[in-house]
Amino acid sequence: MKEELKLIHRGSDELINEKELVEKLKEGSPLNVKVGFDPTAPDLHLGHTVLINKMKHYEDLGHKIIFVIGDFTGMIGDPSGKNKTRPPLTKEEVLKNAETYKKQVFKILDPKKTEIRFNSEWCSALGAEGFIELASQYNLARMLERDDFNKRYKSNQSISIHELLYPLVQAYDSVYLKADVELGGTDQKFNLLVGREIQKSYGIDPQVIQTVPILEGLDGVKKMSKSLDNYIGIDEEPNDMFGKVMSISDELMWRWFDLLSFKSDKEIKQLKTSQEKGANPRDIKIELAKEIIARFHDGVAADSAHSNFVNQFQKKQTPDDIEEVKLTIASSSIALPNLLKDSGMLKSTSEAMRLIKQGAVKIDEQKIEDPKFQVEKGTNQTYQVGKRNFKKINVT
RNA sequence: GGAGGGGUUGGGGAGCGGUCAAACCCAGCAGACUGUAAAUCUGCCGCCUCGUGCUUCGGAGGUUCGAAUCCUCCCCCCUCCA
Repeated sequence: MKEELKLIHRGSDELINEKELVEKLKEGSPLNVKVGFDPTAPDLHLGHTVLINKMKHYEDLGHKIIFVIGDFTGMIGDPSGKNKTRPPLTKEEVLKNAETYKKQVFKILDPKKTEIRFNSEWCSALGAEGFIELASQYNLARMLERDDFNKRYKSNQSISIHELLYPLVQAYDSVYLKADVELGGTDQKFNLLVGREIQKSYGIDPQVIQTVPILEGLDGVKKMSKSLDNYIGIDEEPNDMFGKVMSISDELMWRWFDLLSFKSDKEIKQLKTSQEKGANPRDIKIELAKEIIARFHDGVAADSAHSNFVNQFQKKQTPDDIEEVKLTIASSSIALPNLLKDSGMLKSTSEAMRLIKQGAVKIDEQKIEDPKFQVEKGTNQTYQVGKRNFKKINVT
């Protein structure tokens, strides 16, 4: 039990409350651990995996994970998405997104131990009457305690009625599924708490809720998100993942160790000590990068991403796996800026001009600084823009 | 329904008749440096046929030698009153 709780606590923000959890665990049977996901954003990144890792902890302890895809709640729209009216997803889109979820999530979780459910299954059956009954279980005053609603209310910003329904429907999922535990990000705390309340009023043993911290993105300050473009997607190429992990600050690295690594606390502590004793943080960061890549790809990919990184950035060699492109031109030669644009390396000739003037462009390792440089038909050379943009272009 | 405020280049946000491709900050990109794609410094940061070139400031017209800046209509957002 002690070990069990230790694992549950790891990388956790709040657990409400531990006493109830212990009671539930004492009963001995596997707990229903529910986690809800929005069907609109199936591209998972490392930030999401903090939660998924927590799910895995429960799974490893023998509990049942219920992965709820909020296709019904998705239609209502998440209150956090301010004034964007989200187009309702079609059945096909939801199913497609669900497939993507499965593919990504099962890189961490065990498909045999995870149940995937769509909340339209029981929410659609609720009907208008059921809905009103559900709504009668909660009150506006409590709803307005929620921080974001509260702020909007006080500053006279609009709060649509349907936004108030969102936490209720999510709570109803817990009622229907008889969830013992619900997991979510800290931003979900309120919704999770409503789940407890509503379960009580339906005469069900209230769920324990556990929140996990929001992971900071590559910048180390803001939360990791796709819209801020400070994320590492779990489907990304090993080389990209490696580079991105290496680009984070030394400070953020430790945060990521805590939230993303499967290493034991003891191992992480040892790494910290080694840094204090003078080890190069870069090498510790390499450990982290390799672990992450191994999880979403495999160990071989992790090693090759590592050696590519060393060759490309530390030794400044050109990588071996450069993309080859064929470019057909009308006349006997083409101006370099146009070639860079037409081959897709850069998005405009203006940008190409600038970069050439700045000395960022090389052809076969040779720096070109003349913006009017012409490339002859029939050549097949390696082009480099900046440090990481390489292409082999065959001009015909 | 009524009264105001506002929509500017990725984001924030100046400009309010010419000197505006449009201050400044952030993000981004490049170069230098380094322990890394950290930090720091420097430069860039609409498009092209690279020129006293072209197209931009919610949309459409208009005034003017000249408009992001003034006028008219329209669209959208916000606040207050009902």
